[in-house]
Amino acid sequence: MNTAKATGGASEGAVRPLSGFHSLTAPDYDLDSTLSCGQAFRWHWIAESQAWIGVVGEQCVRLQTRLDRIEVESAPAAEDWAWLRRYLQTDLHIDSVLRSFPDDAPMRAAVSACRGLRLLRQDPWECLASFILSSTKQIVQIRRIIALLCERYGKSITVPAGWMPAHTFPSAARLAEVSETDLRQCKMGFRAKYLRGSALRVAKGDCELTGLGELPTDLARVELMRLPGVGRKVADCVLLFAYGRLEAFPMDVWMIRGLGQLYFPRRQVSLDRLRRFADTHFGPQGGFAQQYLFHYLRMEAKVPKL
DNA sequence: TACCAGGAGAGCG
DNA sequence: CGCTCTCATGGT
Repeated sequence: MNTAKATGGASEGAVRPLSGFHSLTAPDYDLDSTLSCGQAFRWHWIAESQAWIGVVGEQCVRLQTRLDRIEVESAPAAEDWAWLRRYLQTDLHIDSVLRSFPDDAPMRAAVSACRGLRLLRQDPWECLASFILSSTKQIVQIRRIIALLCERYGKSITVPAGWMPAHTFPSAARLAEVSETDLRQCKMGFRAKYLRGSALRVAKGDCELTGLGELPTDLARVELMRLPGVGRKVADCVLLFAYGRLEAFPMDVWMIRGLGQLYFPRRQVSLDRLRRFADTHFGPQGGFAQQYLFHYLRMEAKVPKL
């Protein structure tokens, strides 16, 4: 199971980095859509090896799709792999989710564009910080900001030879001790004040991210929105991508335009009305439908793949 | 050049 | 409450 092997070149007396291999059962799983759809910002597509490389917690992970499985190499080697199955949500059967979607033309088009897309289960702090940094930024820029942040303030991960240098996502406590000026050097602009403010409060225990998992969605949303830089949309992203609250339906510019275009082609609909439409129309797993629509809209717009 | 980007918050009437 | 403006920075 945890077949660890030494990788890396025959270099001078340095300790050889160990990586572990594993294989996950993942039927009807669209890894490409899942990792490129804009819910997580740290995955890189390596064309030469046809693989995705990213960081999950303290592990640097390389993923490849083979038939109905996902082949994994992880550094350092892992004892068990429950953390990765949880992150990728490979045990979730997508059929019942897809069946819960409304049977209309836009939804059918979205599902056929990325059938097998999963919602990840991300670390709450990383997800929260990432979406604080996302406001009025294009996804390519968000990725760049987060890469700089991790490079400068995350912990270095020892990886096999030939892999890109990898870093963990910096903790709230770590970022709380970074000045706003230094944060701005990561190209995040006015978001630096928000990120620092939220890091301070999370590090102080003023907002218990772990405890939010115990609260009903409405109360958890209220708590998240008490943090600086966290409004309704960012809170919903965190609820959906980190806490698995499938009823959360993030309303961003893509969805406002897309829902208007797809469902109300010839009249102007207010944001509040659009939100109520989404709540009733897409059902208790509306967040899943939202991500399918979001990815579908971005693909239609020919947004460059990562 | 002008406009926009997975928004939020403050300042208005 | 609902509207408008600003906030950095980079891409098209």
